[in-house]
Amino acid sequence: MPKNKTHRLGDLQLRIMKVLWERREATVAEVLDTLDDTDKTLAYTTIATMLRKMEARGLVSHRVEGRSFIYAPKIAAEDVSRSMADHLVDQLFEGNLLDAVSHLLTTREVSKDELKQLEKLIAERKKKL
Amino acid sequence: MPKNKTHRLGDLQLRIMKVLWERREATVAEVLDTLDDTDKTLAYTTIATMLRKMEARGLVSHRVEGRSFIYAPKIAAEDVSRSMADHLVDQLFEGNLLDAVSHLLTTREVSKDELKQLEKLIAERKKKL
DNA sequence: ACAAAATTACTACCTTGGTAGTATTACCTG
DNA sequence: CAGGTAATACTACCAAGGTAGTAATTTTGT
Repeated sequence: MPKNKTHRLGDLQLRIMKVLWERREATVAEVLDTLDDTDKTLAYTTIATMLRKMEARGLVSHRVEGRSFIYAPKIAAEDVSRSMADHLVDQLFEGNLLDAVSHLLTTREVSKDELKQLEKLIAERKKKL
Repeated sequence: MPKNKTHRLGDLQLRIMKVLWERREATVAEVLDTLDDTDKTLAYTTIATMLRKMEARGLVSHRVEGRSFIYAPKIAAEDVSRSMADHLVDQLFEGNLLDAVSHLLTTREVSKDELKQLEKLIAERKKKL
């Protein structure tokens, strides 16, 4: 049974997932610590509630250790990235990859070095056809 | 006063905006017709309500003609695309354009012809530096 | 002239994401 | 053992997106 669900996460949910993907698993306190490092302070219970909601959604699972829940991701970072990126490309550019990349290239700052790397990327991709 | 608001539209909102961008302006009925062409049927009042909400948010404006409201976009397609694409790249790839494009290239089907066009795109971009 | 169609206004509801307070419980520390 | 601390559970709210019904009004077709 392949789970081809399309994953659409909110901002906070994604930030939490990133912590879990990076650490492979984490308690509420650990997630909170990691997020507070980079962002404005959230309440402990905010993370706890969010994680519970996410578990109900099937995004994460938990095991119990002592009195603590240790959460782990149930979906792969790749799947989420693909879902979300695909959705955006479909939405904004009718699924046209060229349009999407072109848009990124023209609206964002791109260094000469980045362009070079892009060329390399494309060359490699070409070989694999 | 440049309004640098970040635009994050829902799916339906974006579909409505696309109609308005294309036709430059439209009535509720026209939007509904256009959407029903491609998608599952929505109620007339759904579009009307959505447009009213969108006007409250400053996404569209309307003028009155006879008994009808004629809606027009108040924000440019470009601005919305940029906002949403930027947000996704920032969210998913920490703002790294290369990662984003790389991801698109590896997770999606890309034809040889598309790759060729991409190369052209990059070459042009290079010239402009 | 009168019924049918169209149009906006208002209201309502559901879902999801986000945020957090309060309650309860369990645990540790002096 | 008492009191603070940490953890989860429960509850509550708010906002936004989405969906649509009903009411009031106007227009129009026959």
